[in-house]
Amino acid sequence: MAKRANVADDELDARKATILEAVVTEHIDTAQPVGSSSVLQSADLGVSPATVRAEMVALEREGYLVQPHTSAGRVPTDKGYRYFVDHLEAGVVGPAEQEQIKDFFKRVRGEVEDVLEQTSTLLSQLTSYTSVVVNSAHAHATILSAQLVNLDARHHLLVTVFSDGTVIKHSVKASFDASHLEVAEASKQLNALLLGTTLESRVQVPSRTDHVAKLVRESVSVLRAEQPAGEDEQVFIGGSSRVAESFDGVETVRQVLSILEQELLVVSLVEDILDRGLSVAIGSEHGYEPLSSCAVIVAPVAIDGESIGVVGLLGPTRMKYPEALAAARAVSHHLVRHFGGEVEGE
Amino acid sequence: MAKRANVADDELDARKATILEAVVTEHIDTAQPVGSSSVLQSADLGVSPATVRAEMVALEREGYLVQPHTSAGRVPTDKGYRYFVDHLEAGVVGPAEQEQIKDFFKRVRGEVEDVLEQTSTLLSQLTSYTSVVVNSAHAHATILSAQLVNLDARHHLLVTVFSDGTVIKHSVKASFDASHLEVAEASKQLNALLLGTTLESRVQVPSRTDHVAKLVRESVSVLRAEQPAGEDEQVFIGGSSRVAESFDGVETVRQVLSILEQELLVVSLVEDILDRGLSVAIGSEHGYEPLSSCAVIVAPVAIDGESIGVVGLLGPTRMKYPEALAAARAVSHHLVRHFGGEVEGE
DNA sequence: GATTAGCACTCGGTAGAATTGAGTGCCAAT
DNA sequence: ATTGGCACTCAATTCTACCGAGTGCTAATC
Repeated sequence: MAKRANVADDELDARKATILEAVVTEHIDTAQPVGSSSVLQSADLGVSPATVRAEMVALEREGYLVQPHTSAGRVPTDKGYRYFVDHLEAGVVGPAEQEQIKDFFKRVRGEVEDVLEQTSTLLSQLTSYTSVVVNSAHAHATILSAQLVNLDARHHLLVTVFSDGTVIKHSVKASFDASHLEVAEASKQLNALLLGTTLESRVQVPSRTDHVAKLVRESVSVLRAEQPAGEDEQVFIGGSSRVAESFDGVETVRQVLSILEQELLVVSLVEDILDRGLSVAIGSEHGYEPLSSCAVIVAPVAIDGESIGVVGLLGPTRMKYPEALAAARAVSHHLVRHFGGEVEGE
Repeated sequence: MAKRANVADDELDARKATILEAVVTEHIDTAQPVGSSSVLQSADLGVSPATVRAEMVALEREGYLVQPHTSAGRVPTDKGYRYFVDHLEAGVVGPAEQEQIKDFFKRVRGEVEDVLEQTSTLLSQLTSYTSVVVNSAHAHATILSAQLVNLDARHHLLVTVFSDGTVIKHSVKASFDASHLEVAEASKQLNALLLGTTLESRVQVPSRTDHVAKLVRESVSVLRAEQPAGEDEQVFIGGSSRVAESFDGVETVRQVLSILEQELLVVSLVEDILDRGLSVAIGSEHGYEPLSSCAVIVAPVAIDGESIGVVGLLGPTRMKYPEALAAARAVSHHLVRHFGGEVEGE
């Protein structure tokens, strides 16, 4: 609740900070502009409203607050929120939520994808915001198995299993009819060829021109084609209906939803925030104008310093930062335990 | 545009039908209650407003129309819409859309899942409604390959390839440490055991108690566990942001979105409509109250009488039925060609 | 010099009254 | 059976008044 003054270029004196904090908290709570008197109710500075007003004028001049119109209270700007979150003491998740999370991870079963999908729903329920869970690229995962299965004479399926448990399939179309035997042989060679390699490593493909070699070559090239776009991340979005609660303008809702539909965009948004070393991006801080009334919280999911994914939350700029941050972190933490524990220990 | 009178228990005389049709069309267009005069503008019966009013009173008594309040025009009831769609001549998709669809299917590449995902987006763009594409259960698909890959000593991955190109993975956890050789042997046995069977057929599992047999048994049982819930359908939802355009109440939007989040529910909704032999379900016709202001259009995707999926559209009850129906059917048709052609011919 | 009490002022929001007008229902005439 | 005519209804719109939360300013105070 109190804020620590770490030395930075622009730092507010204690009273201004308290006032700003009060305005932010109050506005998050009520969605209404906050006046000098309500500030005094929540934060007991031994001061008169007039003084608070003077301070608020200053805060407005410095860009932390705005007035929707003359004779209204103040509303935080993005900068105001930013100051607020930067000076936030680490929040904690309530005991009930704590319990819910534990319970969830105790009960949850099934494949990674299912777990993440459900995790996303959990996070959304915990916070009542829309949640995003990204399963990061497995670029460094090694190939445990590569198998070519033929569907019919010319259509085959390359099924690749990675060390992180991912399974990927690729259609391989041949320009000739291959016999079962040829496909089986190609499958065997592929497996030998790719075993232990990653998508990044170079492999020596046979240059012969027989059917088997052709199949092998075609398969490898299809597999390689994976790389370019950030296509290999999986995204799970939970509670998109929360968008309708978080924003009032129908048009805003539409825009936000429409962005959530583009998974690639969501991934890059979230990873961009992480890359910039942030845990929250407020309003215009992420580059997407349609999201200018949104805040995005991210928490990396990393095992041994290796990022395996991201969990995120998307809400209005006036979202409940302490709780949401805490929830995201807690869930991220449990994910690490869940998967870290599963792969190494147990 | 004109409606055919097929003999049914309740059938309207020509004039009532024309009036009803005019009201529906007009209201779909304007979202406003329709009065007697606007009816006369769009449908030129050689009659005075008073007569139309009298007819509308009758239509209201029979449950096809309602007045939002005295002294307002009429709005169609679900029954009104129902009559409208039942007497609809098959619509056609515009040439531009026709082109767009053709173009799409010419360009589209990649795995079934990707194609369906994109198809869903296409359909949504074509109609400006939210679209649903369901990839039906592959219960009868035979197993082409089953392979056990070990991740570590106790964790294995059962990768099953079906004749329809589906690949499914299952985690198999053992209570003992298995050697690579044992896993490889189990994999070989599994493949032999399951090859050519379906998820429904019974197989003879070994009753021995050695590691290999245990692995095989465990794997088979994990695979069998698939069956119960309708879990094995895949759902692709496109243009969920359209929901925000289609309904005005924020609460309605939230409810609809919240239903779309539950994929299982969407599947059963859509399949239920199909099972009842309908192509449109209006308002209360499908059992879900939260969707009472929605209409759902469905079109089966079937190859040789065998259903391989469903495409659907979800919009407000006052949706553009002719266009939407036509679009859904056209897309379904192209899907059949696309996959039918790919698997059998070519 | 900072603080504050006091006060005039602004302006969104609400409430009520008046008005409008689209659309009805009914009835007597055709 | 149809229709012109007419009185009536009621949501929506506009206008007015006004309230009150909240401000900014200034002159007095600590």
